[in-house]
Amino acid sequence: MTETTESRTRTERYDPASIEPRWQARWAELGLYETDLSDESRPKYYLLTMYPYPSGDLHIGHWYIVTPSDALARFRRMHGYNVFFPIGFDAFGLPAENAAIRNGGHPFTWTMSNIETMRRQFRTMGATFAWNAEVVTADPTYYRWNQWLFLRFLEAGLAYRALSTVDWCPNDGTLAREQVEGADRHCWRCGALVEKRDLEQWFLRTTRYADELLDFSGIDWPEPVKVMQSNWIGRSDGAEIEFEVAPDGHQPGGDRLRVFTTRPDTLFGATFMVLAPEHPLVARLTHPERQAEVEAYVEQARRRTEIDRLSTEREKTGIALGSDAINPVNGERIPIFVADYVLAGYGTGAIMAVPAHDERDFAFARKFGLQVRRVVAAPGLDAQAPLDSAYIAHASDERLVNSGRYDGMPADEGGKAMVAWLAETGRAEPKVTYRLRDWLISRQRYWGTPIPVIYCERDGIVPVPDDQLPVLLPETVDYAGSGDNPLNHDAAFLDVVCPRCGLPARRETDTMDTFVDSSWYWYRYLSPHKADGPVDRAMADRWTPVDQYTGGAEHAVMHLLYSRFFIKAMADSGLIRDREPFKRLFNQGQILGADGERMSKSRGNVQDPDELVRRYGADTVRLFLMFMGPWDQGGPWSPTGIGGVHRFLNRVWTLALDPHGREPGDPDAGSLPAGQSAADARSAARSAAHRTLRDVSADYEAFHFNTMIAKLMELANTLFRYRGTEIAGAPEWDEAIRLLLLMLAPAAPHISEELWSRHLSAAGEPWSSIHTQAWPEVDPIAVVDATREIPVQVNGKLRDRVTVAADATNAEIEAAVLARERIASILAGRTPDRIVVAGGGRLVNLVVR
RNA sequence: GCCGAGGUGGCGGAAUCGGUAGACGCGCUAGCUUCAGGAGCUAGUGUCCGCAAGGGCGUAUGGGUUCAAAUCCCUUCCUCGGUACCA
Repeated sequence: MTETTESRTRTERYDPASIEPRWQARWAELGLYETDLSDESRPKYYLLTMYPYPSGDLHIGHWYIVTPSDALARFRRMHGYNVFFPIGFDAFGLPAENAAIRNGGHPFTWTMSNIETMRRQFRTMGATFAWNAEVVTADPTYYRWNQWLFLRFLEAGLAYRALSTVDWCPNDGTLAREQVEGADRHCWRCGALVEKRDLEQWFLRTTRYADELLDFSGIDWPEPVKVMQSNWIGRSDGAEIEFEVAPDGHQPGGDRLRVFTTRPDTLFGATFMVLAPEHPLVARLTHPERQAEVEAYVEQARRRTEIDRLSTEREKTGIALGSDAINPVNGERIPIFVADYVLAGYGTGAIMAVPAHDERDFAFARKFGLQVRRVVAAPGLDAQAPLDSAYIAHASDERLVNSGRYDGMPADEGGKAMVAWLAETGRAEPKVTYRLRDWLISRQRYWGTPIPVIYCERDGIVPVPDDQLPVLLPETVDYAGSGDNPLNHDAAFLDVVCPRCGLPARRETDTMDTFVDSSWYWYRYLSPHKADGPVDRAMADRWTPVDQYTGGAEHAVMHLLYSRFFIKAMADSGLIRDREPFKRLFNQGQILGADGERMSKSRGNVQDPDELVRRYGADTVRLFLMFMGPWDQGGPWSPTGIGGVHRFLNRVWTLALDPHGREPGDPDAGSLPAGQSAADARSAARSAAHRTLRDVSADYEAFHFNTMIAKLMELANTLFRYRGTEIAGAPEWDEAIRLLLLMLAPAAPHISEELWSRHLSAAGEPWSSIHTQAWPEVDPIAVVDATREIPVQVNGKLRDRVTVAADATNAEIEAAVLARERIASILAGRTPDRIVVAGGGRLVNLVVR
């Protein structure tokens, strides 16, 4: 027997290159992963991974995203679920267009060739995607339904047109943020300085759902994402208050300035006002001698980014307009400023400034020497004492001071009273505002879904009738070396007749934000070829919401919030049942280049997975990506250590195929550990396997793939020590090997399938794929310990360990500890002041003086 | 700036209902073995003192709570993601 196994090891090395393609072909042949969506005999499990953008930078990051998801799909199948694990491609977007502008060619060609490469890579990694459900968003059979949904939203009053500012290059038109470069903000392509321009654009009314979007009940999402979305929506409860402009020598006064404040209680402390540079009354309230200065300031502010403007670190800037307003509660004249730290898009675009109680207002008042008046103070505080910083704290026992007849009132109550009083004369009202803005979906670009609208001189905005959808992108596109939207120059696309009156009209040339595509794509997976509607309602009702969604944390606010909005809007249009898209969410980390930057061709830090697969095989690469760290962490790419994972698979190979072999080099090879009987060894092997099964099952459930693999390695190491001994090949050994293969199957599907099939044939059993086996059950008897070892501390420092019966009581543990010689010598005659037996006997701490 | 996450050996990381810090792997050191390969096996490996037994120190920083802190609280520093036209 020894001879035959030795000759087998000689000829049979673990050769992934011969195993992997064979099994991939076999699985495809068996249709193992083409989900039968109508099968109701098993519980459904919709596992969704964020569909990739087919960038030109195909790299190991795509494997990192997909590998654990695929393992999870396989794991769930082994638990008896009918798993639907589809894939598609987010095929519209800027990079394809940038490539076309730079290098010529068509964005379609570029995108489709990238998709081809990605399909091939996903196949070589053994990913079990339901390819028959694939969706490519740039295909008219998909984007047609974007257009159709847009029209439904238009009917529902959820889509509207309004002015919005874009970054504008005189040569290349609208620029994305990433196309604006440098501190001087110049165009990526031509270098011209970027301007702001206001354009009529399309919005979706996300704010209609602001409150519902704040409600996360019924979905199991990571806390940080919920917090980020809540902050992004930014609900503020406060009041809108009207200030009147005071008359002076240059204007008659009487204009009304509305401000929003969350702190109406501080009204008496409002010692100046600030308007956003874009505020419509700025020009009118500016005194003639200040006009030039103010205009220059407004122009300069418009060039700044919002991030820059909101920085509390940057020194405050601003200019007094020369006009005053009247504080409605005390009749004081207060100066009006324009400053860029006030944004036109939030609240009313104007604020009452209360420097005593707002950090930004305080900084501004400091710089411009404005009055700071404290109006809220804790009892007993000197209300007149000067402040050296804004006083923000808002404790419940604070009282109003310097606030006329409201003095002494609790701050909250006083604020409400002031609003109620002003409301009597229509000068205030309670108000809720949100930081969330409506979703600007217009893009002045070619490579996206055309917005299905026609402009007619007579009929105005006319929706394209449903039966004329899709509005197709023209097949030929001429960028003419410019970044400007080529649709603007395409007469065949532009010139249409009005569907209402038949007169010549012009087609909308804006296309949709690609986040529209990604806001409902998983519904389309359920019926990708359906020709008479976007969603198969019966399928959707059966399969949604998605049970588990996985994707990068960089999508925490935008994609994941837009999707929630979209599904609510679709539900309200009667198209679907659910109001939430994803029941559970997991955010995986991102693989960066070795330099710690995002992987991209231009940075030259892209790791090609093909090269690693050629060298080690797909299973090793899959395992390594799962092993390198927690999945939610990501981090810089380094192949250091991939050899260790490969070695592990080699050991599994050897264990399964050559249990009786002995390694030269080990002095103890072939003999059981000292003092261990064969019976002990058999039960130790079995116990190790079942403990591993218990822990590995929990790790899969918790997405702890790195520790899951570490535990499989430990089990393999344990079994390896028994290789060549008398227990190798015993029933317990065989059971352990089978468990090891089953546990490994979701993560390393090819090698486990290969070894499984050999194990079955060696045992004379008929073949059936390891991936259709049931996940094994832990034998509770096998994992029980007779004794346990307890660490003993003296004054918190580890000094000894004591072994007690597994069911020892605290008193028995104490007695065992005090009986230890080592402990006695450390105590040196002292009696412990206290003996802590912690955590149900997990640890003992003796406290001495 | 703001919102969110994170910082542990030479390296990736493990341990977070407060209870043995460093599992597993890489690298390194020594030995063995050999089908001499980009092999395999065994043992050791946080750091300092020590022949050893053993002890001191140690989880970005400084403080606090506790019998006990990588874990909880406060301070500071650094890194990453998002910041509404990258996806």
